[in-house]
Amino acid sequence: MPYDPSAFPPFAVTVDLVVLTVRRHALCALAVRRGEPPFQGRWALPGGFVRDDEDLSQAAARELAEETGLRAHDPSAPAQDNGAHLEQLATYGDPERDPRMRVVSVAHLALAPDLPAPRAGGDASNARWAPVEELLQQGGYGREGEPVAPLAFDHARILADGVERARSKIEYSSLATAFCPPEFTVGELRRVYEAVWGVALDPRNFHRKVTGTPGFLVPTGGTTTRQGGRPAQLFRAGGATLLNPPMLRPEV
Amino acid sequence: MPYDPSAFPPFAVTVDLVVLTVRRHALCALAVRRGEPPFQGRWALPGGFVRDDEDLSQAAARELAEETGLRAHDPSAPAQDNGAHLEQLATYGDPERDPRMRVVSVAHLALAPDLPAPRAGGDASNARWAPVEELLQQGGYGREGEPVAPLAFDHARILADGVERARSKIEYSSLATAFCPPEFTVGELRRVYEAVWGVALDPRNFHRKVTGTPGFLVPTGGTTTRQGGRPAQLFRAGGATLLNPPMLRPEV
DNA sequence: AGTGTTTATCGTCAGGAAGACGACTATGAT
DNA sequence: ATCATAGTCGTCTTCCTGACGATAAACACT
Repeated sequence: MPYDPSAFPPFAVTVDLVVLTVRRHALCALAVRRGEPPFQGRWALPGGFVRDDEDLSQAAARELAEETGLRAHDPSAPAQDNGAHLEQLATYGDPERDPRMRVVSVAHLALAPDLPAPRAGGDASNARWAPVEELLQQGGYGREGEPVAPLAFDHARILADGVERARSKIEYSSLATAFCPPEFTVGELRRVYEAVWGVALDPRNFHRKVTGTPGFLVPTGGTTTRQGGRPAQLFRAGGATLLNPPMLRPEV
Repeated sequence: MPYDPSAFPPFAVTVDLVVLTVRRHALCALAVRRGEPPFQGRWALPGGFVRDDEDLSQAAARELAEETGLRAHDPSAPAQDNGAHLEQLATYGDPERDPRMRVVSVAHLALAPDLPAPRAGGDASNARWAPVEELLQQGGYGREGEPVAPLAFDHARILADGVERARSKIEYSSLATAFCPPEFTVGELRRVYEAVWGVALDPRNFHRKVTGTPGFLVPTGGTTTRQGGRPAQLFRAGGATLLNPPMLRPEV
């Protein structure tokens, strides 16, 4: 194939973000309301065009900062600095996915601790944290009984892929700590697993597992009683990124 | 961001293929020689532009067929039809990755049984199966002592990512059977794991593991003595795609 | 002060899976 | 006949998990 600029079709390239967090025991994703057609007024994943001089991960980090104020956590950075975990998820390029033109979207997955209200260009009503369950039930009804339109474009598919990635990745990595503040208790970490997987875990076995895995958790010395009950030890995420043997997700 | 065709920069979108197979106890990848600048004469991964009306996976399947004659294995197809396994790997979009223009490449990973010689536009000298170890040792020397130039573009990085994906994925899935012919023995499957991981596995424990995992292997009734020694039972890949518990990769 | 509730943490026990390795079987090669 | 090669079946120990009892330390009541 000789080099000929007219020999290939031009594409628009965007990044879309699946930003997940755990709020009130539920796995939630960031959704923004579309201000213009197509899908005007519908909820969608945050995202935008990749600029001319940007790498894909830079574009994703920029969009994440614009939508949430979060700094992306550079994978090569030393320790937890309250930045969000950010990784590439997958790329979606169906010719019909955007009715306006040919758009290829490189989806990224971000995991963040529970945050205050989101902001989308300063307008709070155009951005929200919604339980992924609610966003994924296409054409169903929300908690107040109001009808819920499915996400714009192929964003339901992207969100589902991102959720599945997060669910499987916390099995064999220490990624669940990305949902936690810099210091957290074993119980808080367990509630992250329970929210992401949607199951109940035995507190005693969970405690044995995470405290017994070298490099997973580092005690900070402090204790807290945030959750009521006996004070719990505080931990930071340890350096280990891979969990071996993995945390087992209970059968359905 | 209002819709304005001049508001976003145009990109070229390509697919690149990491095609892996196991030959003579070594994990090998398909490499093609570049016929024109940049990197003229250097080895590269096969790939090409995505067409205007094609999905990304269609483009990858088309390139795979053009380079190897393999049909891609439709994930929804019933059983092993000697087609190759094909899945999306990751997307690479560094602004500097192609000196000619802004190119975003959606890399795919293909796993195939051992094949006859490759063909690249009918010219055998411009395509070959090379051990991944050899392709990845940047600026080293090949088996005959000749100097080896690193792969073109960022293809060494892409190949490394593909190899790592394959290595980790055969742990918890039945994907290793994609390297095998339709009927194979337990020993042949073990040699696949050994080649991909670069380790020796205990034949007895391996046999117990794979034959004891329900749905992984289905005996066909036949036996063979391809490898010398006592005749071995022949198996097909069973319907199970997930291995639970996984096959454990030995420590380094 | 006592009682109940909540959460954290330690311990025990049985079952399952994996690593190490012995033993036996069925071929072809010498 | 003997050896080398590969496949297959067992055994034993060790590690990990799931199930669950028990204790500890806080708070909210009465």
